[in-house]
Amino acid sequence: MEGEKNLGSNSPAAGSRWNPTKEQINMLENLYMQGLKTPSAQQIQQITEKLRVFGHIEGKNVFYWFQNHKARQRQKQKQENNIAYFSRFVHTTPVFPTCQNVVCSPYYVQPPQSDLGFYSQYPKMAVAPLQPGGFKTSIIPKNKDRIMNPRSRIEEFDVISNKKLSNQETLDLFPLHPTGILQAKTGTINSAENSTSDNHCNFGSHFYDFFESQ
Amino acid sequence: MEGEKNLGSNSPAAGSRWNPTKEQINMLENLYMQGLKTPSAQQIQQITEKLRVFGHIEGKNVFYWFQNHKARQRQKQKQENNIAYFSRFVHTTPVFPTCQNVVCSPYYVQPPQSDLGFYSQYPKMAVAPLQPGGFKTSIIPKNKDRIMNPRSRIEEFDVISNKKLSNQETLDLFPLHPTGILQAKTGTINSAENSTSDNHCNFGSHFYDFFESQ
DNA sequence: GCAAATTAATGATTTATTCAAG
DNA sequence: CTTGAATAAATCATTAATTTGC
Repeated sequence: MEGEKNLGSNSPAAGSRWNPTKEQINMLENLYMQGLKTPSAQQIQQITEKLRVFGHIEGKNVFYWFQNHKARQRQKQKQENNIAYFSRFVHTTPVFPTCQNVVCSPYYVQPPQSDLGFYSQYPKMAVAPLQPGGFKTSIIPKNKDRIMNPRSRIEEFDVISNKKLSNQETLDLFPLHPTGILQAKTGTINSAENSTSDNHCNFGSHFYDFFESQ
Repeated sequence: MEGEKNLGSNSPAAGSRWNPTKEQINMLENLYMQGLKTPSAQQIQQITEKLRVFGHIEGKNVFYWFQNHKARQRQKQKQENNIAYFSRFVHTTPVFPTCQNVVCSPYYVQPPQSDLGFYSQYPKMAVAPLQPGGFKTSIIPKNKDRIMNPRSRIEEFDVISNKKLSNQETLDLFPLHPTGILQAKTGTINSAENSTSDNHCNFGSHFYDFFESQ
């Protein structure tokens, strides 16, 4: 099964850039569609290790993937919103003609029990501004889509002050089942967490931690 | 004698943000002034460990410090450049012998220290609004200080075909002395002055690495 | 069919902006 | 107000698609 398709990404010291396999892309997209937009460092770690069975991959790849994917989904969305907006004048189509690629869950609803720990990132479907005023290039009034997101999570979980983030291990990153099985973590990964200091606190921050293993 | 400062940063689990000591700041600024603008992961590691003797510090602190310092130095510089630019019209040799009827010229050639307050409308020099990328409100034509190559130099030197100059290796970051002497760095960091070729070579991936120790 | 030449996608970096602690 | 921290936007750079002439 795993034999043939590793060509693209498995070149280890190939040098240049990561070339994700279909499976990797698939899983990443699934996670994204399930609401994971900005994974924490721990989450990235877990994802990375899960995806490694499909080929060479590093944490930074996962990190970048989410960054880029989020950004590009956003700009695509913006475009589509503009188009949708103008299309209203052409032929009156419903505001939500087809299921835009917004965020909404794909084909199947995920099993209720898993529900993916993380706060799914608000539905974000703020189409149709209806503002007769002056929009510039984007119809959407403000895409400050990060609004209350970033710091609030810190307070929510408050990782730094007392490493209570341990509860976070409930995030259950992989109820996902794209092709492979990859059952829940079963306490395998959690490599970095048990440590007392847990140092880095994942606090929204990604990367970094690493720098110092203390 | 250092009084209260040290405890500020030494508080390990204090929770919030890093509070650098004077020594730490000092050393960081020295490094910066010596030309180190964007340290690599390894460099950050080294710096961090060196600076730890003065108090609690993590790699991300060093990373952020350089990021912020570079950005804020840049914008300060930008301001100063604007001022310098205007000052050219105020005093010093006129580029245009006779005062054009356009803008300038109050009544007489102004005494050197008269400050002609507001920026009159200097030529404006076409701030190139096309690029969404940079340029905000600066006269300076954009110092893209990293300016690699507009796609053309590549062919010139043909770097791509083979890896990135991985020879980069480790530049011995620390001829620097904790006390602040920092004698010459022996041609590693090489002051970032002139010559575009200089520093941006140190990239070699910042942060990230860590995610996976591979 | 096939490579060279273009173009489109997208991985990887850097820069600008924002938020909030002190 | 200063500045550490974090994220988003812009940009660079490389790989995959694709076109094109043979």
